[in-house]
Amino acid sequence: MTLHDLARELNLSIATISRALSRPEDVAPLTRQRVLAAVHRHSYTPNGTTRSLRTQQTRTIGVVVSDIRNFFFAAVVKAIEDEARANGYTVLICNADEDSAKEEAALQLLLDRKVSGVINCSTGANLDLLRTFQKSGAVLVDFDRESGLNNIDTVVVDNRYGAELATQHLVDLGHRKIATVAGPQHLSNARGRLAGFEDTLRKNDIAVRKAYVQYGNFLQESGFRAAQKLHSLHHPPTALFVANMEMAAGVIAFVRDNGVTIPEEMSIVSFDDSFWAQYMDPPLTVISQPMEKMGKSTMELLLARFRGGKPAQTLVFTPELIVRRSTAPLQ
Amino acid sequence: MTLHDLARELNLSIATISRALSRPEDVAPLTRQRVLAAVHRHSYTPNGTTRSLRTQQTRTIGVVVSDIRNFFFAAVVKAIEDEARANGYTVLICNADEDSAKEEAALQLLLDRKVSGVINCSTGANLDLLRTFQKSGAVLVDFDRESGLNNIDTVVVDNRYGAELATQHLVDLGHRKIATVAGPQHLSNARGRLAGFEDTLRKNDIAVRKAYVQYGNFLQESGFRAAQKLHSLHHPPTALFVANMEMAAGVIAFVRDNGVTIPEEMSIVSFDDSFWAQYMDPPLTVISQPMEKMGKSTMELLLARFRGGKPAQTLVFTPELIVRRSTAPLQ
DNA sequence: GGCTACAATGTAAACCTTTACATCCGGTTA
DNA sequence: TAACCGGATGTAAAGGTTTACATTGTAGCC
Repeated sequence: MTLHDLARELNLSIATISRALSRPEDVAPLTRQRVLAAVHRHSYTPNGTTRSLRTQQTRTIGVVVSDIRNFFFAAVVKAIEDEARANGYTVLICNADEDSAKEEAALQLLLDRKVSGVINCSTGANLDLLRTFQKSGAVLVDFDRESGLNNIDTVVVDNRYGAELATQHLVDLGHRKIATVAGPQHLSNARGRLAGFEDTLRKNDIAVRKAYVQYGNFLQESGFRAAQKLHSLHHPPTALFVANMEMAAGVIAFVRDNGVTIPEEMSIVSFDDSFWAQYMDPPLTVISQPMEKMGKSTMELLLARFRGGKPAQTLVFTPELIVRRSTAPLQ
Repeated sequence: MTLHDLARELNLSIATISRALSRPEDVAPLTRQRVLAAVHRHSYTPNGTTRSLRTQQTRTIGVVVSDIRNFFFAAVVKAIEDEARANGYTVLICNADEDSAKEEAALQLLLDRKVSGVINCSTGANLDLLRTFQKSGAVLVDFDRESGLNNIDTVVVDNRYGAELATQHLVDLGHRKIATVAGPQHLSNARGRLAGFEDTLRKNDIAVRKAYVQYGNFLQESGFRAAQKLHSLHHPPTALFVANMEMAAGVIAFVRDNGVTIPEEMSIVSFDDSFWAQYMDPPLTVISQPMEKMGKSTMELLLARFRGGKPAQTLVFTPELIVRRSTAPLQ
């Protein structure tokens, strides 16, 4: 069922049908009624694909995240989608699995689809492709991590400050032997978190021991391995700042298997607050990001850009320390 | 940059350019080279929107879930997306929030977009709209719950069996005072889980007490309230089967606040296995669904249907009991 | 009554691709 | 040499909308 079919049936031109649907005021009330009735009768829906072709805008935005199963991304994407839908936009979600090849494929797909905008949690690679995007007229937003492009809209949390909050909390509890499981250093957020950690130690006149800085890939298993290494140290740390929740889960898995008690023998604070953190054993002290607000703001930023004007801006959100039971004073 | 622009630049017709890209064999090698060079030079990408219009297929499939933040859906969607992408399809994800109005809006959007297929976690409403979909030629799959349409592809877990597994496990541990927090009964999966629970009790000659059947809405807070009610009973249950993880979280929140110990005073088994269940306090005994396999199979089913033939089929997956530490013998 | 003005509707082009069919041309075959 | 063939390319239509512009008809005005 197309405009054509309706036009023939009602003995009107396709233009009138189209107008009856999109500009009610431009059409005689009676005509409008007839059109609406027919539309309903045949449950006609305009072909969005064709409309996009004609109007030269898809009203679609692409979101590239590393893994939607990660609660942080799920929550953000949910917020983005809600805001997008409320404004007549559709979102296309792609998982890049922290893999630059998959990210490239995802971006290529979004390019094909001629999306109006892209929210990208960049791996830091694919700069050329991102530039192509910008040239194509799509609005690009760096989310959570910086791609390295300059003069680009960016929405991030203050990673450094979050890490400071976490580390200072451990220091305040009397810990000196404080380690970290850092994220992959090619990601800007991981770098920020590590920098905040090291800064805070130095500010408190605590030396940053190399062995106390373990690197993971933001995935659970790497947290497990990092905990293993730290545990085998001659002087194992008494406190630990983990750069994200998944790795924190890995740490906890190891620690539990090896009879280390939290927080008595080891305090743990993690970046990211999953819905589940409060139900964990023990409930996890975390650095929480305002996920809903970040998602919503990102979409608002995008919408503002579609309306035009305004130079690129950077939104930095402030994370928050939520103290639960995985951290305690040094015994 | 369009085919036209390239054609003019290379002094070829748009047909040749198009062919050079999509049917390399139909074009002289040299010509092909020239085209590819130009394409690369301008980083031209064919307009997928237009292609869809012309070929009359969007190669897009829509997925309507209740909430992507729910780990079960996130995991399933991830699997679907991976499989879809591997086959040149794109997925559009919509959150319906277990709300039939939002579901309707989502379906309408997918209808507009002329998606090739829809994977729907139905609220049970919007039957008419779903029928419209079928008429439109899109392939429809019921996922996780049955919409009520007949002769439709369906992918579900054996809810009844899962509930039996859970309940029998509790019976085997010596419990007699066994309650359940059931899901909303307009959803087929919730009905199956309740039926399995009641059947198993009867099979074991345990009467099903009305007060021991509490109803929730699959969200955390309703689990909290249900636990509250059960706790206030003259004879509180010693064991509890919760119909999904989110409600289980609510139960645990209540139980912990009120000093009930798990599993000593109350054993808990929940449907769904989130990544976090093993890290919970205590690690949760669950009925686990093969999420990846379900997602992948659903997409495969869809792809098979696109290739044509085959009548609608129903895939029933078998869930599994994973015993952790939230269940223990009756003291 | 004849004119303007405006409301309602119609006409047709454009958006960009794919593809059936037509054309052209050099080479092979009888 | 005529006829044919096949490879390479071109022509043009189609897909379903939106929208600028054209047309029609009618009410209002002097």
